[in-house]
Amino acid sequence: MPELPEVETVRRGLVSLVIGKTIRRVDVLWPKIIESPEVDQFRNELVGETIEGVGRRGKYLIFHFTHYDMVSHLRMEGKYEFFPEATTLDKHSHIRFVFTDDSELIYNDVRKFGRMSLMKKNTGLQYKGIQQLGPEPTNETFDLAEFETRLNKAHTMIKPLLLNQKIVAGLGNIYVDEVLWLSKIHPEQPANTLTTKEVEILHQAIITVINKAKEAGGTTIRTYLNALGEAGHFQQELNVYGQTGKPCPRCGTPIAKMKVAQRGTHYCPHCQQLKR
DNA sequence: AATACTACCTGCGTGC
DNA sequence: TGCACGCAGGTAGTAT
Repeated sequence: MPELPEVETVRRGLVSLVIGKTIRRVDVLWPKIIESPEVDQFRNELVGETIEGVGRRGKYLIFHFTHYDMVSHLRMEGKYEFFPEATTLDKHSHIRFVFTDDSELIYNDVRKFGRMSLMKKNTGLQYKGIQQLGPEPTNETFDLAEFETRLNKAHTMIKPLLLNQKIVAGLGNIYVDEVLWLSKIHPEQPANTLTTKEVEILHQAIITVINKAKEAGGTTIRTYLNALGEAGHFQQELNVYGQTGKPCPRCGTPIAKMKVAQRGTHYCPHCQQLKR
């Protein structure tokens, strides 16, 4: 479930449910999810630790414990589920944090792509994947001039460039399609061929779409019971993603779908034309 | 250095 | 019903 708005929704859910909880035991059922340290050390170091806060950078969650930071990425299908009392694990539950009051936080991930790393306190932001991130897509942090410079230097198609988290953090397959539709830019348009005006529109569209999705609690596509952050309703506001064949809300032309850089890509063939 | 492709996993829908 | 194949909200590693 993870683009920036969904991860932010999960973060808020975690803040409301697990702040102040102290870990009694950690169970690791799929060791590959723990990047570092070694699984036994990961489990042992967390015993007795209290969750003091939960932050986010791009699509990464950062749990702030008494003596550690824990960086967690949900990748494609990772979910956190909170249970007030002891519960049974299902086949896709891979990590279980048991708290001293018998409540549990369970990490569930059908495809097992998610990753967690335990780091020294206050060093979560130094995690390699986080260090490489571009700015958060907000008015305060996302600089237009810098964005334009980066786009002007890139010869690649705009969609894969925006999916690369180094230019701006947080966009994924849904929001890139939505942003490009809003900006009337073809997903395969080479980045360095965009006009100054187009870059400006794109920059603002990124901020606007992410903000609206955050406010909506993200997009919920396939439904999962109990997962944190499943209250999202941005799916009602999608203009192109998953709307193949439906009329473009702007011009009525049927929304088309194609492959761009191996990813399913939705766009309006009339509003978003490839230019040269 | 920038860009392209693939591996990592499982489940679901489609078509034969 | 069985099976092969393509597809799914992401990223890191490898190759060019």
